[in-house]
Amino acid sequence: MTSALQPSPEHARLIRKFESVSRLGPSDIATLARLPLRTRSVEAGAEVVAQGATPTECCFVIEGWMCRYVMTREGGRQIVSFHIPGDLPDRDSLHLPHLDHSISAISSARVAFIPHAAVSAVLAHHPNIAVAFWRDAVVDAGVFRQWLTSLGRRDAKQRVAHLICEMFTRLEGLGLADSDHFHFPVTQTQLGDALGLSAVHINRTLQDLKASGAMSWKSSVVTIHDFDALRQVGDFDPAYLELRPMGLTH
Amino acid sequence: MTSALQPSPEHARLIRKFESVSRLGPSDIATLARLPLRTRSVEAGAEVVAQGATPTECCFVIEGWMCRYVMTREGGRQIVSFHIPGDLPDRDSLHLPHLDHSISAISSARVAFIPHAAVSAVLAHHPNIAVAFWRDAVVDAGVFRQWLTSLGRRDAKQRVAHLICEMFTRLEGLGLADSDHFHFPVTQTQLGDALGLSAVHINRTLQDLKASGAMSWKSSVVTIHDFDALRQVGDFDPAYLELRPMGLTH
DNA sequence: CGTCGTGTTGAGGCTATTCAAAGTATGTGG
DNA sequence: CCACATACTTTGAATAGCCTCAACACGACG
Repeated sequence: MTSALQPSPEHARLIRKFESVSRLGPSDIATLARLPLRTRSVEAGAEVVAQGATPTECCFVIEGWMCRYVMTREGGRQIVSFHIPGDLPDRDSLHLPHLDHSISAISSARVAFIPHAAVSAVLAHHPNIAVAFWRDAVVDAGVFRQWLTSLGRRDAKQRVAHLICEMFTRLEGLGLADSDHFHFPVTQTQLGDALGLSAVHINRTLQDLKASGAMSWKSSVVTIHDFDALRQVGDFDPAYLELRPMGLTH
Repeated sequence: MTSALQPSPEHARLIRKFESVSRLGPSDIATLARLPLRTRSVEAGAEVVAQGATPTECCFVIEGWMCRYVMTREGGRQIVSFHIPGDLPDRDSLHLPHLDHSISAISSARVAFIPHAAVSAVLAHHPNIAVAFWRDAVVDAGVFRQWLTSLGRRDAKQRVAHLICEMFTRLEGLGLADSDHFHFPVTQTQLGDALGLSAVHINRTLQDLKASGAMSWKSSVVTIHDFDALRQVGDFDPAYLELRPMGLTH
């Protein structure tokens, strides 16, 4: 079948993502390549799924960066995750009646929507894909734990360094980073909302990190000069990202 | 079959937990009642599963409280979750080669271990249980998001109030809380490790909360005098705990 | 009866915050 | 191509929230 041999670029992104967390067989890949995708372009800052909504589709990132966030009663905003191409920011909506958070585009982005029914059908009949789905969710949980650790027990410099290391490593795992730099379309205000800090303090902390020589950041491009130093500063251990796919069950 | 009609108290706890997140049919319940459990008592503070371990069983809480935590390089400890009877603190170990966190008993506790193979077999053949398993994981993720929001964007008083509300609501959902009070065997130091605060500051914050009249805390028992006030202070909305079980698929 | 874990209180200091303002890109319309 | 608007970054000063250190109180327990 032609579609199995030549998946669309969108499907290829999805397949690549699943292959980064779990091993898939040819029939799994062919199945993923046939998933119905409705693609859409969204501009920077646009809300794609609102808190409280009850989606009937899963959203998946093709291009650009997205984030999930929770608003507090007082208007504070906490970004709880960043999402890069291949990610399924609302994978949980499949098992949750209404979302407890919103999903927005950070940069201008292209996203695809897959009907819940299609996802459920694939999961029910393809155990390897179901395992990949599980592993993706479990890695996400590990990311949450690390973010919690950062917000609870790491200071500003460590938090920023840890996040830079995490995003660089995740992008690398999907083939989306160059050897020493990557596109980071996040404003300092958004960075503050993710790391539980004010934009002002993010700014000073970044200058501090730049002065140390481990990294630089100019017009949305982060360049890593000394990853090991950054790793050290941020207390970063990539183990939780589980970049080695586990074996097939079938 | 007798075991299906009269599940052991341990199995009853597990069944009750799954029923609190998802609807189960009689055959699902009978299946859960037959799961092989190896029970064990652990004393307060004991580590049950160590960071980096590769468990071959899932651990489940029968009695007492447990927690998961991550240590930073500098020796800081971040508690990332509390677990009460019915919870499966290392449910993720089923899909994760090695744990990125440790699991300890907070109070003296009784836990049971279920071999991964037994869990996998049940999930593969009982779609309703698989859905319950998913929903449990998804609710956990919601709890993580709320904790992140607390650590990132709520002050000390709000964090404590939010946690008290959350634990009270979770215990109630499992029938483990009385109308206005519950057993809370967590020290102020542990509370600090969970909320990203020092024990000293937790102490002052608690006094502040007690003075407001919304709650009191004496010898491991928290009494809620005005839940609504506490909910207000902590910006707590129970929606993320998803206490209404969703329907059957079969 | 002393010890250990936990809770309580005080003083001083540091981190990160808020508010305010100015500087710098980037994009837009004339 | 310039003038302007908008968004983002940078800087300074004053302050609040939380931390650390240190000491003491209290109850449980051997």
